[in-house]
Amino acid sequence: MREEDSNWFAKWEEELPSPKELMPLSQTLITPNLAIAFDIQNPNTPNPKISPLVHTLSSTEFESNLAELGGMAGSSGVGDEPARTQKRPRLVWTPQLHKRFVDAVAQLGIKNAVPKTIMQLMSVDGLTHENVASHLQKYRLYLKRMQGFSNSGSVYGAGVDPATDHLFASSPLPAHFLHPGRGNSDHYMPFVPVAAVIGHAPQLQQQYRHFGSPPNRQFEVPFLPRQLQQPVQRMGTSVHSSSSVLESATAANGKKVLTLFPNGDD
DNA sequence: TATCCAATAT
DNA sequence: TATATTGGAT
Repeated sequence: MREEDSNWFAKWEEELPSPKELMPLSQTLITPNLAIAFDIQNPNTPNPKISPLVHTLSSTEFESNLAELGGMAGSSGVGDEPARTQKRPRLVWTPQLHKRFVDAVAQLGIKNAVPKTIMQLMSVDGLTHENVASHLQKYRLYLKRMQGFSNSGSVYGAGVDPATDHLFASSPLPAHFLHPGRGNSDHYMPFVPVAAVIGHAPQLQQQYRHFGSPPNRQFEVPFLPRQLQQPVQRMGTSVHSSSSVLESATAANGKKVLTLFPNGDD
């Protein structure tokens, strides 16, 4: 019964397609004209020199992928609309993507964790400043609620709604969690267990399998944060690869969504 | 200009 | 519901 409670994380993690698996799919979906039509590239990405440790797609290749997505969004009836006015599909914050986000925040420290720097550190192509800003806003609210009762993983779900926090709860909290300026002395705790999420609504059945609905009981995150890297690695040394694979999907609604898969291993 | 934050829209 | 967008404030 409760085995699945402790396995849900591992389950969806296994289900996540690897970038390599997705690559051919994305490429198949691309039409060259759309690739040309959509020319968006992060204009203010300072182009960190990253050794392609994990090479999944060349930058040219996923520029094409991005192009396709933009093009498809307007392809129904809007044949000649300039790319800049086209709406991008909504970004889906997969647990992997969110984890990279959290990693970036953790490395930067609360102080420096602003959308611009986070976006740079994440180095996920296709991510926009607004994507990050919006997510960061939500994430901060989440952290704020968590801090109220941060310790044991079995407290009442005072501020946490399992129905809305499953994504955030799926990723370890940044070690410094809350400790803004403080001389910037990098006092990082060894690790911080994610405060448990407690549910009270028995019916958390969602259609989002990847997020995994947290059990309606108190549960503890079934893994230990193992990503404690050297505190505050400055950008430029060992950043994540900037590659990412993305996939466009169509929800039941007919709405397009954009899913970015950072290629780092998690 | 970039950011924050709340409200609102999709 | 999750994410995007907007607008006012700093």
